[in-house]
Amino acid sequence: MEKRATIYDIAREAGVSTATVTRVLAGHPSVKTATREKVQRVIDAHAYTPSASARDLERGQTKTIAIVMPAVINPYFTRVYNAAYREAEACGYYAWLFQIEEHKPIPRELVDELIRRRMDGVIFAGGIWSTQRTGLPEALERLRHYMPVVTICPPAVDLDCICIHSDLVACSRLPVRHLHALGHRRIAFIGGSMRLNDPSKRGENFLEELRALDLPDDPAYHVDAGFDAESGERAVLRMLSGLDRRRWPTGIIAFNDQMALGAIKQLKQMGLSLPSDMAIIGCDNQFFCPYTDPPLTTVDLHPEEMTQSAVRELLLARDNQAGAFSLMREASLIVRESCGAKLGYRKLG
Amino acid sequence: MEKRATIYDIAREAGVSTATVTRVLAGHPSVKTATREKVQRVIDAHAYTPSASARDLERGQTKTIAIVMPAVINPYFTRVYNAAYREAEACGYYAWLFQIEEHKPIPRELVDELIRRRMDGVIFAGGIWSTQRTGLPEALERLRHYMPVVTICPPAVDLDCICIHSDLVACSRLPVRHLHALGHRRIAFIGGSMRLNDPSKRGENFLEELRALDLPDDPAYHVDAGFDAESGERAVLRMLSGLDRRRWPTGIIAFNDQMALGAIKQLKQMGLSLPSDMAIIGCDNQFFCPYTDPPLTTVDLHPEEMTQSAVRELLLARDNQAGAFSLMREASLIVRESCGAKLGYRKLG
DNA sequence: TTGTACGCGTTATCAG
DNA sequence: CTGATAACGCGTACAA
Repeated sequence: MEKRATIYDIAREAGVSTATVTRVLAGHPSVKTATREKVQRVIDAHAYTPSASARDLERGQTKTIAIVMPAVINPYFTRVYNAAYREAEACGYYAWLFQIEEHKPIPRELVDELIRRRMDGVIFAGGIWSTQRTGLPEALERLRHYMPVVTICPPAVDLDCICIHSDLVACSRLPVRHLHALGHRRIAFIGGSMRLNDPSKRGENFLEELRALDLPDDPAYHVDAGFDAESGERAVLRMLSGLDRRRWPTGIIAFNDQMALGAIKQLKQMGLSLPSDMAIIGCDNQFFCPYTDPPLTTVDLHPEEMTQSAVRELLLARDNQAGAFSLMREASLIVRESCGAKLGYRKLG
Repeated sequence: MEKRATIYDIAREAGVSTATVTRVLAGHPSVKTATREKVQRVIDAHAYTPSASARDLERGQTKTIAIVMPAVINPYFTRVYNAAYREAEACGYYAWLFQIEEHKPIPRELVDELIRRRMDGVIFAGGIWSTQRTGLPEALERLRHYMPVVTICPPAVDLDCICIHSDLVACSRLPVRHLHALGHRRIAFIGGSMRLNDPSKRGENFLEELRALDLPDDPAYHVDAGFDAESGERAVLRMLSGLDRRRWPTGIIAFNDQMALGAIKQLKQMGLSLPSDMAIIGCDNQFFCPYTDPPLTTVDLHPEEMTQSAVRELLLARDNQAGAFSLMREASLIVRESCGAKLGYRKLG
């Protein structure tokens, strides 16, 4: 932790002015080769590395974008950050992850920090829309005065910022249709919130889809729950134990793969064999999906691509002063064996 | 993106000097109440937020620590970052995640960036020790001139920095003894590298343990592999298909839980039933362990606690100028059902 | 091709 | 209690 050399030290020792050092650092062509080499030698000798604070202060930008996400174990977030980091790097920026707690208001302190740090942009992603998350519009509005804002989430609320989101209708339609095509008629949905103020509207869309197919939308087939495996376990237990066996659904769609994981465990514990007694579909196409037993059919929302777009649009917005708009990414059904599709099962009743 | 107000603007508009504005901002007591209120009003009116670049430049510190880790999907890293972020925040710092590629040299550019950004410290974690990762000692050495460095990894190489690590001997001993106590005699290990230059020495320690127990350390029971589920699948296939059925191991220890995931799939695909035909133990106690079939017995290395210590020691080292030392965290065996322990199985052969 | 001098936005030190 | 003013380290006009 010795005293770091400054540009003055380098200039003095090389017998030039600081301006020349800057030029050498920037690879500016108009420096005599002899001078350049002399300066470079001194730079190397001290392993001189210019201060970003000073540079940022002078330039008025930090070449850094912030990613704000709930601090959860869900690998989905890891994927988003990875993608953001890579894409930012490819564009000459750095990405910085800031974490918020689930279902809590956006901390005023965090917003202040993003502004203090003079981030060149900020991406909000993940379950930022929970109804308990008060103050989000205000936070984004405040931030927008200082930097472009992009969200990766359902465009439920009018936020006057760029919004990248999945095709959530397809996200419900795909699995429902898949089960329907395989002959399933009693289909259940577990997870997330079925209440109307769930901004992802997964529950609503699910019901919509059932009606479009003339399937029963029995309220007993919809269980509100959390987002983790344990919630999946509990949701299945609650649903099935409250239902006469003859009215059991033959297929379950889970809010995400973690919930499906819990559901599978609970179903097996109840003596069902999968997929013959019960089909199940998750969402997110997590790394463990091929390794559940049976391998889990799921929906891929392509978070990496959405994130990549988010970073690009963010950086573009810096220059273009573009207004608010939204971009939708299609979803894909990844068929494995948890619905029997690959095994040739076909429900008939 | 309007022009941001500076401390000059606030001072001028409030009719005071910048020094007074600073004092108000810092909550300094020696400001007349009337003045304070007047200044505060102007601050609020502009939503004035001081620039971190300027503050950092002046103070000579950033109140930020860096975490450098491989960019992998392994949830282990998420847990480390979460823990680091929280602990840093609790200490009045921010944490910033920088990603490196697996099995590649530490990029010179990254080291430069950490120095440029004047990080107040840096933590290296994860699989940073792979033998292909050249230049690590040099990178750390260079960084050490500018900031304290802590690594969370095996203390294999003399690095002259603080090193937090797991009890890797126990990490091999625990699962081997567990299987041994359950009657297993032919025990295999898959994953990581069995070569001597694997700094985690998991392979070596495994062999050591077998010998201590007078168990056969047949080379066929040791399969080098990667670190993901697919590697686990392949490793099992390779091992068993090369072995006469009578010589098959009765228990497998995997380098981590992801590999165990793959191993379980492969074993089932070969028609074995678990845990009666084969016991299996993972490592890391990931969120999915209770949800494999059967639930996976594993080793918990307590990464959150190690990370917490890492952050604390890092911050302490800033003040104390403390020399290099290392801290070891004990490991714990988490017994579930993948070895039959809870089901009362007991191998006798 | 190179050097001088100022501004970037803060905090800290000293006077007053 | 408050105000000048000097750093902090770097880029960049502008001048030479």
